[in-house]
Amino acid sequence: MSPTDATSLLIHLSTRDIAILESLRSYRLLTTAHIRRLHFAQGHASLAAASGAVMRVLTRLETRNLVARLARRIGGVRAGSSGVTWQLGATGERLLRTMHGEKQRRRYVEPSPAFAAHTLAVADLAIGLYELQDQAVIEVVRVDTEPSCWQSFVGPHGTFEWLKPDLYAVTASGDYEDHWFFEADLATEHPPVVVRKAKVYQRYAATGAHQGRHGLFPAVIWVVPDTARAAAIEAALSADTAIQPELFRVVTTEDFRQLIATGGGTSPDAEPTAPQQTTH
DNA sequence: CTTGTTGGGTACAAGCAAAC
DNA sequence: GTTTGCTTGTACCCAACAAG
Repeated sequence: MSPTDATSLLIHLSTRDIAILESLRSYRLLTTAHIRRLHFAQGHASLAAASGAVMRVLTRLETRNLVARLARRIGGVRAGSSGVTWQLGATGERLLRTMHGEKQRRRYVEPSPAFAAHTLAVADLAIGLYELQDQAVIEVVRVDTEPSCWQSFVGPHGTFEWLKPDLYAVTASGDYEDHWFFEADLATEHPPVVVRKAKVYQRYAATGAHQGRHGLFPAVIWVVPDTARAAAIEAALSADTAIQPELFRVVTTEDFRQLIATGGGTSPDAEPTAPQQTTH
């Protein structure tokens, strides 16, 4: 895409259009509902009105090849007609690449259902954070998606390693900042794989690199679909004597918001007070 | 003024799942 | 198996706005 193409395109795009494209760049895949929650949450008379608006905008962007819908429906999570999953279209990818001054083309091919489901689960966590911010429960200081949240480090035996969290976030409530690594678990991985990943977190924590930069090590949160899966992961972690249990927390998607709201992402020694009982 | 584009609101159909 | 409830997507209406 030449710069003139990009600018002629930009004239026809609102700041909200650009914001939608940027979201798709960050999260790779988003459902229509995700985009509504992110960009059509305010200023609409009803949920139905917002839903209509977001579909109109997305279909308009689709005709310009800025966004594209996945052929495969990712369903089963909610009742209702199966939703559309969106990703950047070829033109949208070129436009954002030009805007960000990048040379490397990112390919947006049809992902596998398993990859798509996981990607959407990660996006759901991040959007949940922003919604808590809208409700004035917390303040979102920072959200890093893949691959910018990846951390390289040198392990105990001099080996070069990558820590690849699904999401890194810093939130604030009151005077306290909470730092988080999130793993969106869909109960597709065997517990030993989870334990192995937990040990990567431990090796990264042992380098002290993150603590040196931020003064604390983030809480590592596995967000799982149900209590049975939570029990399975907790059992696998506690069964391994090499695991430091204080680094890790396992919550269901249902309890995710409560955990974020009450905090706990601070390192253990920075935890200011005992959790307070709050009623709603 | 006419026309086309964009986006908001509402009604309704389609589709799924839990409840009956 | 049927009903009920919920959610999503589409069709149609309207208003605001810009370009010609």
